[in-house]
Amino acid sequence: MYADVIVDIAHSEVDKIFEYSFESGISKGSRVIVPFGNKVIEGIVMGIKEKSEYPPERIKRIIRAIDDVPVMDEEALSLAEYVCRTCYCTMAQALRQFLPSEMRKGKVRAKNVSVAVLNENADLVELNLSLKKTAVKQKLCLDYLITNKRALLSELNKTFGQSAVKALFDKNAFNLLEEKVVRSPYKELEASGKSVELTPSQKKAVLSVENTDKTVSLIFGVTGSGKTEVYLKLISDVIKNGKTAIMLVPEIALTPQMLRQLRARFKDSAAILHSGLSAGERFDEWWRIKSGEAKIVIGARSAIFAPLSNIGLIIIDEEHDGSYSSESNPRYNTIDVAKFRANYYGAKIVLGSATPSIESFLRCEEGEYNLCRLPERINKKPLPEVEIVDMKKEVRRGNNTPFSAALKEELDSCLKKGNQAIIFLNQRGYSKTVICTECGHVQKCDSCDVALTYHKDEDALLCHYCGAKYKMITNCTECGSPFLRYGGFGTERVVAELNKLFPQAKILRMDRDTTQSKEGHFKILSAFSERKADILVGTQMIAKGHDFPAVTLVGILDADMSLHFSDYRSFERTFQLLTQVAGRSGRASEAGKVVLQTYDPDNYVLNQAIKYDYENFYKTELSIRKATGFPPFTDIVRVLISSKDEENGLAVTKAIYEELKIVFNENRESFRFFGCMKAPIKKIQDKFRYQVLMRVICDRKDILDEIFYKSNKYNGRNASVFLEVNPNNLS
DNA sequence: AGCACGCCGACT
DNA sequence: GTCGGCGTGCTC
Repeated sequence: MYADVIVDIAHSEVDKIFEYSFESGISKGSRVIVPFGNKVIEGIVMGIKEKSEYPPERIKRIIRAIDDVPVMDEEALSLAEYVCRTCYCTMAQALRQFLPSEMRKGKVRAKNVSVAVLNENADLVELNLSLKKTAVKQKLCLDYLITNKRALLSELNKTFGQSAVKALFDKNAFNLLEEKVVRSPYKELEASGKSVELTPSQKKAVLSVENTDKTVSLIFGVTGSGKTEVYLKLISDVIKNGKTAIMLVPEIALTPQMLRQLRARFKDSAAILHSGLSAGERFDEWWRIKSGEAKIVIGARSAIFAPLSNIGLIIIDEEHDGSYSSESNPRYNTIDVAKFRANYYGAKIVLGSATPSIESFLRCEEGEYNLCRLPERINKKPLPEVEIVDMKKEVRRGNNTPFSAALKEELDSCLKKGNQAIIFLNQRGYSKTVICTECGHVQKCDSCDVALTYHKDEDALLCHYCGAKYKMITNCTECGSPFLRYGGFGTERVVAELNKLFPQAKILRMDRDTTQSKEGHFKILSAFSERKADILVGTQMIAKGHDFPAVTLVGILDADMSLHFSDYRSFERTFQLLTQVAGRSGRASEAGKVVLQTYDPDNYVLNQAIKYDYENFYKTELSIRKATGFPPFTDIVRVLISSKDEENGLAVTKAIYEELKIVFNENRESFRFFGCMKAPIKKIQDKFRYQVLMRVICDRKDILDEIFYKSNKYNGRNASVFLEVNPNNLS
């Protein structure tokens, strides 16, 4: 028998089927160990056949199957093929999505523990009496076992000492058993969630989703309108019908609170899958899902590839969120993957958002998606009042802190009332840049064309692109001057400033740097919701979905930071972000307040965001997109070329440009833009970056395929070339 | 992606 | 004369 194998090497030159022979014990979808060149590597069996065309003397044998059962089912294999074809990545890259990364190298396994079980057949009384008086530890240990019947060997060793335990074992007092333990994440998380009666509009939404003949429903509901209750009801109905469900949230940090509610209703049927788990936990959860024990999966983006079968429902909460598009290969879009899976199993998809993506809302208008509205907040509280503060005036007044007078006042009264506040700023670190006041030189990364961020905690300059860490300087590296200035504020610096202003207040910071540890998100959020702090300062990650009843003030320090990115989606993102952050305030009894600081107070996006007027914003934005030829009316296609050698990169770029120009000339009517340039960040990790940028009207997959085919030929040793369609950012 | 094989510069 | 640079080809 022969097997078609994809080897686990993510490179386009080995991105093809390799044939191996085997006798038995291998099926389609199995993971296998195979000899490859002079190495031994892992692969996935894509198919089985009786005959091979390949010269028999060159065919090698599969060494062995890795698991007892095939890890990939029929659906997973075809989904991998779909991802590979639509994301222009290699098959190996597509296949990797389906297994926790720790499983690949074979490092994680099922965990066994030794359990000591009291030997009831032995004459224990006799044994007890036979023990010498001095054998105190043995006596204690035996007593313990007699009362408890069983215990973990490791625990016994710890409490009574290895030698005593060993002696008892030799006297046949207990037997040892190997038992599998399930490493369950968030064990200490208590299930909570009162079953509440759905409001009429929630009921209507549930019925609408269940009765529509459309695959995708969009639940458009303001923050605090009770989307979660709708999701839970939909999941429980699907489970009742013997099907399974996936529930996605945009942030790992949001998974525990969701898991808590799912456990309250579905106990161990709920599994969690995200990269924040330990290797063992991820392994065990994955197998719990694979084996059918867990029927509901909650997780961030990657959980869309959970090994469930018979899916009945896929929920994507905060569907507009950028985290649903993968930024590295394979650059898949979660909603597209969800559609594939839903299609395969005849499942329904539910998208939820207070600020739907322009594309999703357009699809509702066009009738492809079923639109359900949840028009009011569950507690009937009005959305918080927003005050726009002009920071230009503050600067003119000589205020060089990150807080306007208005925000300071609000913070003061908020704290005096014993309420909590959230300060939002999308910049981690202490200062965004370090600038020399003599020569104006900005410290840059050696390997990347970006400014370094100063991190005071580590007293180091960090590159946010390649992760390089440099010792903090005392003198300008250009002119030697000791007069350095911190440019811009990051979360660390904001915390420092707040400490000066409100020395009595307890402040928590939440950003990528403070959430590195295991369950780091969870710890900070729990501490804040248990009111162990008065102010929470954070980046993006505090904006999403958390419910803190005692928060009555939200400060947005730099509302326009995301506005001035040269990205067609920056307005959309700003609108979403502001609405989201503002939604954190005043969720319970007391009315909330939002202070929004900006250098551009008349900007229409900000002014629409503070009115929570999504639909007007949508109309304006859509007409701009249409007029200028941007998504969702076109696909932005970027061929990114990077090379260690500047000249070589440029030469490859030119060659690709010339070749694609032919495609452009033959299909001018389908192009809205065609150009070739240096990438906005000219160098990352010592690789020079160039791009050919295009906007092609939608539904011309044939053109995209041709672009990929023509440019991918140049992907080789001294230049890497890859294609992106509608990337999240164009740096 | 790795690794082996293969052709041109600075060393004992 | 060799040791070793990394440019190209191959992996069922």
